[in-house]
Amino acid sequence: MSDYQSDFVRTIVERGFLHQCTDLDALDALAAKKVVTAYIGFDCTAPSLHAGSLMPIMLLRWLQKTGHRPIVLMGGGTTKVGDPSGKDESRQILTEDKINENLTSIKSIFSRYLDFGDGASDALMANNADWLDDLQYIPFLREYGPHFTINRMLTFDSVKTRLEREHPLTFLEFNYMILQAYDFLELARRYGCDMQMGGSDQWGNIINGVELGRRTDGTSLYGLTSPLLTTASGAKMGKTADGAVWLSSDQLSAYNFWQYWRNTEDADVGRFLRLFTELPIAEIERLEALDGAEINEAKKILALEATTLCHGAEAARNAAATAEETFEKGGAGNDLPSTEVSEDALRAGIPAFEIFCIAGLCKSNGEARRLIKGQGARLNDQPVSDETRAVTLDDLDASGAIKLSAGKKRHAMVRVG
RNA sequence: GGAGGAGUGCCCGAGUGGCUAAAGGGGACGGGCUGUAAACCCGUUGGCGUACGCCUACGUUGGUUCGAAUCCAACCUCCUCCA
Repeated sequence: MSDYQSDFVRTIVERGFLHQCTDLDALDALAAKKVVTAYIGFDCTAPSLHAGSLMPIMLLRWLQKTGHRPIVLMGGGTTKVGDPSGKDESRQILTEDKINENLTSIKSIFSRYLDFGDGASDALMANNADWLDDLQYIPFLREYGPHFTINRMLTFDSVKTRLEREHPLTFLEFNYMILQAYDFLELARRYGCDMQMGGSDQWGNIINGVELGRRTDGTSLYGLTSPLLTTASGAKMGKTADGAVWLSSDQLSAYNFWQYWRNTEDADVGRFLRLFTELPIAEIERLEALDGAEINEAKKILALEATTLCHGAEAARNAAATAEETFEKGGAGNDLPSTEVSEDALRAGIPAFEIFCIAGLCKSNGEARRLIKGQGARLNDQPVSDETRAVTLDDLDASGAIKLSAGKKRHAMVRVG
Protein backbone atom coordinates (compact mmCIF):
# COMPACT_ATOMS: atom_id res chain seq x y z
CA MET A 1 0.00 0.00 0.00
CA SER A 2 2.73 2.42 0.90
CA ASP A 3 5.20 1.61 -1.81
CA TYR A 4 3.79 4.00 -4.35
CA GLN A 5 5.99 6.91 -5.28
CA SER A 6 3.35 9.48 -6.07
CA ASP A 7 1.10 11.13 -3.55
CA PHE A 8 -1.77 10.83 -5.95
CA VAL A 9 -1.70 7.07 -6.42
CA ARG A 10 -0.90 6.41 -2.79
CA THR A 11 -3.81 8.56 -1.69
CA ILE A 12 -6.45 7.14 -3.96
CA VAL A 13 -5.40 3.59 -3.24
CA GLU A 14 -5.49 3.97 0.51
CA ARG A 15 -8.78 5.82 0.42
CA GLY A 16 -10.53 3.29 -1.76
CA PHE A 17 -10.95 5.16 -5.00
CA LEU A 18 -9.20 2.66 -7.20
CA HIS A 19 -11.01 -0.08 -9.00
CA GLN A 20 -9.08 -0.58 -12.22
CA CYS A 21 -6.22 1.19 -13.94
CA THR A 22 -4.75 0.61 -17.35
CA ASP A 23 -1.22 0.71 -15.96
CA LEU A 24 -0.96 1.71 -12.35
CA ASP A 25 2.81 1.47 -12.05
CA ALA A 26 3.41 3.63 -15.09
CA LEU A 27 0.86 6.13 -13.86
CA ASP A 28 2.51 6.18 -10.47
CA ALA A 29 5.87 6.87 -12.05
CA LEU A 30 4.39 9.59 -14.23
CA ALA A 31 2.60 11.30 -11.36
CA ALA A 32 5.82 11.24 -9.35
CA LYS A 33 7.71 13.23 -11.89
CA LYS A 34 5.27 15.60 -13.57
CA VAL A 35 1.95 17.32 -13.27
CA VAL A 36 -0.61 14.91 -14.64
CA THR A 37 -3.69 16.24 -16.36
CA ALA A 38 -6.76 14.08 -15.97
CA TYR A 39 -10.40 14.45 -16.75
CA ILE A 40 -13.77 13.09 -15.83
CA GLY A 41 -16.87 13.62 -17.91
CA PHE A 42 -20.23 14.56 -16.47
CA ASP A 43 -23.63 14.10 -18.02
CA CYS A 44 -26.07 16.95 -18.25
CA THR A 45 -29.18 14.85 -17.88
CA ALA A 46 -30.36 16.52 -14.68
CA PRO A 47 -30.17 20.03 -13.25
CA SER A 48 -27.84 18.93 -10.50
CA LEU A 49 -25.38 16.17 -9.78
CA HIS A 50 -26.18 13.77 -6.98
CA ALA A 51 -24.30 11.70 -4.44
CA GLY A 52 -23.43 9.16 -7.10
CA SER A 53 -21.20 11.75 -8.75
CA LEU A 54 -19.51 12.61 -5.53
CA MET A 55 -16.86 9.95 -5.84
CA PRO A 56 -15.62 11.19 -9.22
CA ILE A 57 -15.67 14.73 -7.89
CA MET A 58 -13.60 13.75 -4.87
CA LEU A 59 -11.25 11.94 -7.18
CA LEU A 60 -10.65 15.16 -9.10
CA ARG A 61 -10.22 17.00 -5.84
CA TRP A 62 -7.54 14.62 -4.66
CA LEU A 63 -5.88 14.86 -8.01
CA GLN A 64 -5.63 18.58 -7.55
CA LYS A 65 -4.62 18.36 -3.91
CA THR A 66 -1.75 16.09 -4.81
CA GLY A 67 -0.44 18.61 -7.29
CA HIS A 68 -2.05 17.67 -10.56
CA ARG A 69 -4.45 19.28 -12.97
CA PRO A 70 -8.11 18.25 -13.17
CA ILE A 71 -10.35 18.84 -16.15
CA VAL A 72 -14.09 18.79 -15.71
CA LEU A 73 -15.65 17.82 -18.98
CA MET A 74 -19.26 18.78 -19.34
CA GLY A 75 -21.09 16.45 -21.66
CA GLY A 76 -22.94 19.15 -23.53
CA GLY A 77 -22.44 17.17 -26.72
CA THR A 78 -22.56 13.56 -25.56
CA THR A 79 -25.72 14.10 -23.54
CA LYS A 80 -27.44 14.58 -26.86
CA VAL A 81 -26.55 11.00 -27.66
CA GLY A 82 -27.02 9.33 -24.30
CA ASP A 83 -24.69 6.89 -22.62
CA PRO A 84 -26.10 3.36 -22.73
CA SER A 85 -23.68 2.11 -20.04
CA GLY A 86 -25.42 0.43 -17.19
CA LYS A 87 -28.88 1.15 -18.46
CA ASP A 88 -31.56 -1.23 -19.57
CA GLU A 89 -33.33 1.28 -21.68
CA SER A 90 -32.54 4.28 -23.74
CA ARG A 91 -32.61 7.56 -22.06
CA GLN A 92 -35.21 9.96 -22.96
CA ILE A 93 -33.82 12.38 -25.47
CA LEU A 94 -33.42 15.80 -23.93
CA THR A 95 -33.83 18.99 -25.86
CA GLU A 96 -30.82 21.11 -26.47
CA ASP A 97 -32.22 23.93 -24.37
CA LYS A 98 -32.77 21.63 -21.45
CA ILE A 99 -29.25 20.26 -21.73
CA ASN A 100 -27.75 23.72 -21.69
CA GLU A 101 -29.89 24.70 -18.76
CA ASN A 102 -28.70 21.65 -16.84
CA LEU A 103 -25.13 22.30 -17.83
CA THR A 104 -25.22 25.80 -16.43
CA SER A 105 -26.57 24.75 -13.09
CA ILE A 106 -24.20 21.82 -12.75
CA LYS A 107 -21.14 23.95 -13.42
CA SER A 108 -21.51 25.90 -10.22
CA ILE A 109 -21.21 22.77 -8.10
CA PHE A 110 -17.60 22.23 -9.08
CA SER A 111 -16.35 25.52 -7.77
CA ARG A 112 -16.87 24.20 -4.26
CA TYR A 113 -14.65 21.24 -4.82
CA LEU A 114 -11.98 22.50 -7.20
CA ASP A 115 -9.92 25.62 -7.73
CA PHE A 116 -10.25 26.91 -11.25
CA GLY A 117 -7.75 29.18 -12.90
CA ASP A 118 -4.68 29.33 -15.11
CA GLY A 119 -2.01 27.90 -12.81
CA ALA A 120 -0.25 24.61 -13.39
CA SER A 121 -2.60 22.62 -11.23
CA ASP A 122 -5.65 24.83 -11.55
CA ALA A 123 -8.77 23.10 -12.73
CA LEU A 124 -10.19 23.55 -16.17
CA MET A 125 -13.68 23.19 -17.46
CA ALA A 126 -14.45 22.06 -20.98
CA ASN A 127 -17.60 21.23 -22.87
CA ASN A 128 -17.52 18.56 -25.51
CA ALA A 129 -20.25 20.30 -27.47
CA ASP A 130 -17.42 22.62 -28.53
CA TRP A 131 -15.96 19.94 -30.78
CA LEU A 132 -18.74 17.40 -31.19
CA ASP A 133 -21.40 19.75 -32.47
CA ASP A 134 -19.49 20.64 -35.59
CA LEU A 135 -18.12 17.25 -36.52
CA GLN A 136 -18.48 16.40 -40.16
CA TYR A 137 -19.98 12.97 -40.46
CA ILE A 138 -18.07 11.54 -43.42
CA PRO A 139 -14.67 13.00 -42.55
CA PHE A 140 -15.11 11.82 -38.97
CA LEU A 141 -16.06 8.32 -40.05
CA ARG A 142 -13.15 8.07 -42.48
CA GLU A 143 -10.63 9.27 -39.99
CA TYR A 144 -11.71 7.46 -36.83
CA GLY A 145 -14.08 4.75 -37.97
CA PRO A 146 -11.30 2.38 -39.05
CA HIS A 147 -9.94 2.31 -35.50
CA PHE A 148 -13.04 0.70 -34.12
CA THR A 149 -14.25 -2.76 -34.97
CA ILE A 150 -17.81 -3.81 -34.45
CA ASN A 151 -16.50 -7.15 -33.24
CA ARG A 152 -14.79 -5.42 -30.36
CA MET A 153 -17.57 -3.00 -29.60
CA LEU A 154 -20.01 -5.85 -29.24
CA THR A 155 -17.92 -7.27 -26.43
CA PHE A 156 -18.29 -4.22 -24.21
CA ASP A 157 -20.66 -4.69 -21.32
CA SER A 158 -22.80 -1.70 -22.14
CA VAL A 159 -23.58 -3.23 -25.51
CA LYS A 160 -23.49 -6.88 -24.52
CA THR A 161 -26.03 -6.65 -21.75
CA ARG A 162 -28.50 -4.86 -23.96
CA LEU A 163 -28.18 -7.50 -26.60
CA GLU A 164 -28.40 -10.35 -24.14
CA ARG A 165 -31.49 -8.98 -22.53
CA GLU A 166 -32.95 -8.37 -25.91
CA HIS A 167 -33.42 -4.75 -25.15
CA PRO A 168 -33.01 -2.44 -28.07
CA LEU A 169 -29.82 -0.51 -28.47
CA THR A 170 -30.13 2.15 -31.09
CA PHE A 171 -27.42 3.19 -33.47
CA LEU A 172 -27.50 6.57 -31.83
CA GLU A 173 -26.50 5.10 -28.48
CA PHE A 174 -24.10 2.68 -30.08
CA ASN A 175 -22.11 5.71 -31.21
CA TYR A 176 -21.73 7.02 -27.71
CA MET A 177 -18.56 5.15 -26.92
CA ILE A 178 -16.91 6.39 -30.06
CA LEU A 179 -17.70 9.96 -29.18
CA GLN A 180 -16.41 9.53 -25.67
CA ALA A 181 -13.24 7.99 -27.04
CA TYR A 182 -12.90 10.96 -29.30
CA ASP A 183 -13.35 13.34 -26.37
CA PHE A 184 -10.29 11.87 -24.74
CA LEU A 185 -8.28 12.31 -27.91
CA GLU A 186 -9.46 15.89 -28.25
CA LEU A 187 -8.56 16.70 -24.64
CA ALA A 188 -5.16 15.08 -25.08
CA ARG A 189 -4.51 17.23 -28.11
CA ARG A 190 -5.87 20.46 -26.69
CA TYR A 191 -4.65 20.29 -23.13
CA GLY A 192 -2.16 17.46 -23.00
CA CYS A 193 -4.60 15.43 -20.98
CA ASP A 194 -2.98 12.19 -19.82
CA MET A 195 -5.74 10.31 -18.17
CA GLN A 196 -9.45 9.74 -18.05
CA MET A 197 -11.12 8.66 -14.84
CA GLY A 198 -14.66 7.61 -14.07
CA GLY A 199 -16.89 5.05 -12.43
CA SER A 200 -16.32 1.38 -13.14
CA ASP A 201 -19.18 1.38 -15.62
CA GLN A 202 -17.09 3.72 -17.74
CA TRP A 203 -14.22 1.29 -18.15
CA GLY A 204 -15.16 0.28 -21.67
CA ASN A 205 -15.60 3.84 -22.80
CA ILE A 206 -12.32 4.84 -21.24
CA ILE A 207 -10.37 1.99 -22.82
CA ASN A 208 -11.66 3.01 -26.21
CA GLY A 209 -10.26 6.48 -25.71
CA VAL A 210 -6.90 5.17 -24.55
CA GLU A 211 -6.63 2.97 -27.61
CA LEU A 212 -7.77 5.65 -29.99
CA GLY A 213 -5.04 7.93 -28.69
CA ARG A 214 -2.41 5.30 -29.21
CA ARG A 215 -3.58 4.42 -32.70
CA THR A 216 -4.01 7.89 -34.07
CA ASP A 217 -1.40 9.95 -32.26
CA GLY A 218 0.81 7.31 -30.72
CA THR A 219 0.32 8.84 -27.29
CA SER A 220 0.31 6.93 -24.03
CA LEU A 221 -2.91 7.63 -22.25
CA TYR A 222 -4.13 6.24 -18.96
CA GLY A 223 -7.50 5.13 -17.72
CA LEU A 224 -8.58 4.73 -14.13
CA THR A 225 -11.91 3.78 -12.64
CA SER A 226 -13.36 3.88 -9.18
CA PRO A 227 -15.61 1.16 -7.77
CA LEU A 228 -19.34 1.26 -8.17
CA LEU A 229 -20.71 2.58 -4.95
CA THR A 230 -23.40 0.69 -3.14
CA THR A 231 -24.27 0.65 0.51
CA ALA A 232 -23.23 -2.32 2.60
CA SER A 233 -26.73 -3.75 2.27
CA GLY A 234 -26.56 -3.51 -1.47
CA ALA A 235 -28.70 -0.51 -2.23
CA LYS A 236 -27.57 2.03 -4.76
CA MET A 237 -26.06 5.12 -3.26
CA GLY A 238 -27.78 8.40 -3.30
CA LYS A 239 -31.42 7.79 -2.65
CA THR A 240 -33.56 9.25 0.07
CA ALA A 241 -37.26 9.24 0.82
CA ASP A 242 -37.79 12.15 -1.49
CA GLY A 243 -35.50 11.08 -4.29
CA ALA A 244 -31.89 11.58 -5.14
CA VAL A 245 -29.30 13.14 -2.87
CA TRP A 246 -28.64 16.22 -4.92
CA LEU A 247 -25.55 18.29 -4.43
CA SER A 248 -27.11 21.65 -5.04
CA SER A 249 -29.00 23.30 -2.24
CA ASP A 250 -31.84 24.22 -4.58
CA GLN A 251 -32.70 20.56 -4.90
CA LEU A 252 -31.77 19.32 -1.46
CA SER A 253 -31.20 21.45 1.60
CA ALA A 254 -27.93 21.27 3.46
CA TYR A 255 -29.87 19.88 6.40
CA ASN A 256 -31.24 16.97 4.38
CA PHE A 257 -27.83 16.41 2.88
CA TRP A 258 -26.38 16.23 6.35
CA GLN A 259 -29.15 13.82 7.37
CA TYR A 260 -28.33 11.55 4.48
CA TRP A 261 -24.80 11.00 5.73
CA ARG A 262 -25.88 10.83 9.32
CA ASN A 263 -28.04 7.86 8.42
CA THR A 264 -25.21 5.87 6.92
CA GLU A 265 -25.19 2.19 7.77
CA ASP A 266 -22.62 1.18 10.38
CA ALA A 267 -20.79 -1.02 7.94
CA ASP A 268 -20.25 1.86 5.54
CA VAL A 269 -18.89 4.46 7.91
CA GLY A 270 -15.20 3.76 7.40
CA ARG A 271 -15.47 3.47 3.67
CA PHE A 272 -17.47 6.66 3.36
CA LEU A 273 -15.14 8.61 5.63
CA ARG A 274 -12.27 7.69 3.33
CA LEU A 275 -14.15 8.56 0.20
CA PHE A 276 -16.15 11.60 1.16
CA THR A 277 -14.07 13.38 3.75
CA GLU A 278 -10.48 14.46 3.87
CA LEU A 279 -9.76 13.33 7.41
CA PRO A 280 -6.40 11.64 7.89
CA ILE A 281 -6.49 7.88 7.61
CA ALA A 282 -5.36 7.43 11.20
CA GLU A 283 -8.33 9.45 12.42
CA ILE A 284 -10.69 7.45 10.23
CA GLU A 285 -9.33 4.20 11.60
CA ARG A 286 -10.06 5.43 15.09
CA LEU A 287 -13.60 6.47 14.19
CA GLU A 288 -14.60 3.34 12.35
CA ALA A 289 -13.43 1.22 15.27
CA LEU A 290 -16.01 2.76 17.58
CA ASP A 291 -18.42 0.22 18.98
CA GLY A 292 -22.17 0.06 19.04
CA ALA A 293 -23.91 3.34 19.56
CA GLU A 294 -20.61 5.18 19.72
CA ILE A 295 -20.28 4.88 16.00
CA ASN A 296 -22.96 7.53 15.80
CA GLU A 297 -20.22 10.01 16.65
CA ALA A 298 -18.37 8.89 13.56
CA LYS A 299 -21.50 9.35 11.48
CA LYS A 300 -21.90 12.89 12.72
CA ILE A 301 -18.35 13.65 11.77
CA LEU A 302 -18.92 12.11 8.36
CA ALA A 303 -22.03 14.22 7.90
CA LEU A 304 -20.31 17.41 9.03
CA GLU A 305 -17.28 16.90 6.83
CA ALA A 306 -19.20 15.90 3.74
CA THR A 307 -21.67 18.75 4.16
CA THR A 308 -18.88 21.23 4.74
CA LEU A 309 -17.33 20.29 1.42
CA CYS A 310 -20.59 20.53 -0.42
CA HIS A 311 -22.38 23.43 1.22
CA GLY A 312 -19.74 25.22 3.24
CA ALA A 313 -18.79 25.20 6.90
CA GLU A 314 -21.57 27.44 8.10
CA ALA A 315 -24.36 25.49 6.44
CA ALA A 316 -22.88 22.29 7.78
CA ARG A 317 -22.74 23.59 11.34
CA ASN A 318 -26.31 24.80 11.10
CA ALA A 319 -27.43 21.44 9.82
CA ALA A 320 -25.65 19.69 12.65
CA ALA A 321 -27.16 22.07 15.19
CA THR A 322 -30.63 21.52 13.78
CA ALA A 323 -30.20 17.77 13.99
CA GLU A 324 -28.98 17.98 17.54
CA GLU A 325 -31.85 20.21 18.56
CA THR A 326 -34.38 18.01 16.83
CA PHE A 327 -33.17 14.53 17.59
CA GLU A 328 -31.20 14.77 20.77
CA LYS A 329 -33.21 17.42 22.56
CA GLY A 330 -36.55 16.59 21.00
CA GLY A 331 -37.10 20.14 19.92
CA ALA A 332 -37.06 21.74 16.51
CA GLY A 333 -33.97 23.15 14.84
CA ASN A 334 -33.90 26.20 12.63
CA ASP A 335 -32.96 24.34 9.49
CA LEU A 336 -36.02 22.13 9.41
CA PRO A 337 -38.09 22.64 6.29
CA SER A 338 -40.60 25.38 6.95
CA THR A 339 -43.87 26.29 5.30
CA GLU A 340 -46.09 29.30 5.85
CA VAL A 341 -49.85 29.32 6.00
CA SER A 342 -52.14 32.27 6.38
CA GLU A 343 -53.50 33.26 9.75
CA ASP A 344 -57.03 33.12 8.37
CA ALA A 345 -56.63 29.54 7.28
CA LEU A 346 -55.38 28.55 10.71
CA ARG A 347 -58.14 30.47 12.44
CA ALA A 348 -60.64 28.50 10.38
CA GLY A 349 -58.77 25.29 11.12
CA ILE A 350 -56.92 23.07 8.69
CA PRO A 351 -57.66 19.35 8.74
CA ALA A 352 -54.66 17.41 9.96
CA PHE A 353 -54.26 15.35 6.79
CA GLU A 354 -54.22 18.49 4.74
CA ILE A 355 -51.59 20.28 6.72
CA PHE A 356 -49.21 17.34 6.34
CA CYS A 357 -49.50 17.82 2.60
CA ILE A 358 -49.04 21.55 2.82
CA ALA A 359 -45.90 21.02 4.84
CA GLY A 360 -44.58 18.73 2.14
CA LEU A 361 -44.41 15.63 4.30
CA CYS A 362 -46.97 13.77 2.21
CA LYS A 363 -47.60 13.76 -1.50
CA SER A 364 -51.37 13.32 -1.37
CA ASN A 365 -54.18 13.57 1.11
CA GLY A 366 -54.58 9.83 0.90
CA GLU A 367 -50.97 9.31 1.85
CA ALA A 368 -51.40 11.68 4.77
CA ARG A 369 -54.48 9.82 5.96
CA ARG A 370 -52.64 6.54 5.81
CA LEU A 371 -49.75 8.01 7.72
CA ILE A 372 -52.09 9.17 10.45
CA LYS A 373 -53.97 5.89 10.56
CA GLY A 374 -50.68 4.06 10.79
CA GLN A 375 -49.78 6.19 13.80
CA GLY A 376 -46.83 7.74 12.10
CA ALA A 377 -47.96 11.33 12.31
CA ARG A 378 -47.23 13.69 15.17
CA LEU A 379 -48.10 17.30 15.81
CA ASN A 380 -45.89 19.14 18.26
CA ASP A 381 -44.58 15.68 19.18
CA GLN A 382 -48.05 14.43 20.11
CA PRO A 383 -49.46 11.57 18.03
CA VAL A 384 -52.30 12.60 15.76
CA SER A 385 -55.13 10.13 16.15
CA ASP A 386 -57.86 11.77 14.13
CA GLU A 387 -57.02 12.52 10.54
CA THR A 388 -59.61 15.27 10.31
CA ARG A 389 -58.66 16.96 13.52
CA ALA A 390 -58.56 20.69 12.89
CA VAL A 391 -55.20 22.33 13.31
CA THR A 392 -55.71 25.86 14.54
CA LEU A 393 -53.99 28.87 16.04
CA ASP A 394 -54.17 27.09 19.39
CA ASP A 395 -51.61 24.61 18.14
CA LEU A 396 -48.93 27.24 17.67
CA ASP A 397 -46.21 26.86 20.24
CA ALA A 398 -44.50 29.64 22.15
CA SER A 399 -42.35 30.54 19.18
CA GLY A 400 -45.35 30.75 16.86
CA ALA A 401 -44.75 27.54 14.99
CA ILE A 402 -46.24 24.10 14.65
CA LYS A 403 -43.96 21.10 14.42
CA LEU A 404 -45.14 18.26 12.26
CA SER A 405 -43.45 14.88 12.10
CA ALA A 406 -43.92 11.99 9.72
CA GLY A 407 -42.24 9.06 11.28
CA LYS A 408 -39.22 9.58 13.45
CA LYS A 409 -37.00 11.25 10.98
CA ARG A 410 -38.99 13.57 8.82
CA HIS A 411 -39.97 16.84 10.42
CA ALA A 412 -41.31 20.11 9.14
CA MET A 413 -42.39 23.42 10.65
CA VAL A 414 -45.50 25.39 9.82
CA ARG A 415 -45.55 29.09 10.58
CA VAL A 416 -48.03 31.86 10.09
CA GLY A 417 -47.09 34.02 7.15
C1' G B 1 -42.48 -7.37 -47.33
C1' G B 2 -44.29 -12.42 -44.85
C1' A B 3 -45.22 -15.51 -40.24
C1' G B 4 -45.49 -15.68 -35.07
C1' G B 5 -45.17 -13.37 -30.04
C1' A B 6 -45.51 -9.32 -26.55
C1' G B 7 -47.15 -4.34 -24.33
C1' U B 8 -50.50 -4.66 -16.79
C1' G B 9 -49.72 -0.19 -11.06
C1' C B 10 -42.74 2.99 -9.07
C1' C B 11 -40.22 -1.80 -11.09
C1' C B 12 -40.62 -7.12 -12.08
C1' G B 13 -44.71 -10.15 -12.85
C1' A B 14 -49.72 -13.15 -12.38
C1' G B 15 -54.38 -12.63 -14.31
C1' U B 16 -58.03 -14.60 -20.54
C1' G B 17 -65.84 -11.84 -19.44
C1' G B 18 -68.50 -10.23 -13.48
C1' C B 19 -66.17 -12.10 -6.72
C1' U B 20 -60.19 -7.15 -9.99
C1' A B 21 -57.97 -0.84 -7.60
C1' A B 22 -56.06 -5.87 -10.19
C1' A B 23 -52.34 -12.27 -6.95
C1' G B 24 -47.05 -12.54 -5.77
C1' G B 25 -42.27 -10.35 -5.28
C1' G B 26 -39.02 -6.04 -5.10
C1' G B 27 -38.75 -1.09 -3.74
C1' A B 28 -40.79 2.76 -0.82
C1' C B 29 -43.33 4.60 3.50
C1' G B 30 -45.19 3.80 8.64
C1' G B 31 -45.06 0.82 13.38
C1' G B 32 -42.14 -2.58 16.75
C1' C B 33 -36.97 -3.79 18.40
C1' U B 34 -32.57 -0.31 18.66
C1' G B 35 -28.28 3.68 18.41
C1' U B 36 -31.71 8.90 13.59
C1' A B 37 -27.58 1.71 11.99
C1' A B 38 -28.19 -3.23 9.92
C1' A B 39 -30.99 -7.68 10.30
C1' C B 40 -35.74 -9.28 11.77
C1' C B 41 -41.29 -8.99 12.76
C1' C B 42 -46.02 -6.33 11.65
C1' G B 43 -48.86 -2.84 8.69
C1' U B 44 -49.60 0.39 4.39
C1' U B 45 -48.72 1.17 -0.77
C1' G B 46 -54.02 5.19 -7.50
C1' G B 47 -56.76 10.09 -6.62
C1' C B 48 -60.81 12.74 -4.10
C1' G B 49 -64.23 12.65 0.11
C1' U B 50 -65.55 12.12 7.60
C1' A B 51 -68.18 8.11 5.37
C1' C B 52 -72.21 4.08 2.48
C1' G B 53 -69.33 6.50 -2.11
C1' C B 54 -67.32 8.84 -6.58
C1' C B 55 -63.44 9.28 -10.29
C1' U B 56 -59.12 7.56 -12.96
C1' A B 57 -56.18 3.01 -14.38
C1' C B 58 -54.08 -2.79 -17.49
C1' G B 59 -49.96 0.44 -25.24
C1' U B 60 -53.75 3.96 -28.32
C1' U B 61 -58.60 4.61 -30.49
C1' G B 62 -63.13 2.61 -31.43
C1' G B 63 -66.60 -1.70 -31.05
C1' U B 64 -69.34 -6.23 -28.89
C1' U B 65 -71.77 -6.97 -24.00
C1' C B 66 -76.26 -5.76 -18.67
C1' G B 67 -70.85 -6.01 -17.53
C1' A B 68 -64.05 -6.01 -20.50
C1' A B 69 -57.28 -5.78 -18.21
C1' U B 70 -59.75 -10.07 -20.22
C1' C B 71 -63.65 -10.78 -26.64
C1' C B 72 -63.42 -8.04 -31.73
C1' A B 73 -61.24 -4.18 -35.23
C1' A B 74 -57.75 -0.66 -36.53
C1' C B 75 -53.42 1.74 -35.13
C1' C B 76 -48.63 2.45 -32.37
C1' U B 77 -44.21 0.25 -30.18
C1' C B 78 -40.98 -3.82 -29.24
C1' C B 79 -39.20 -8.99 -29.87
C1' U B 80 -38.32 -13.65 -32.75
C1' C B 81 -38.02 -16.28 -37.31
C1' C B 82 -38.21 -15.93 -42.74
C1' A B 83 -37.30 -12.82 -47.38
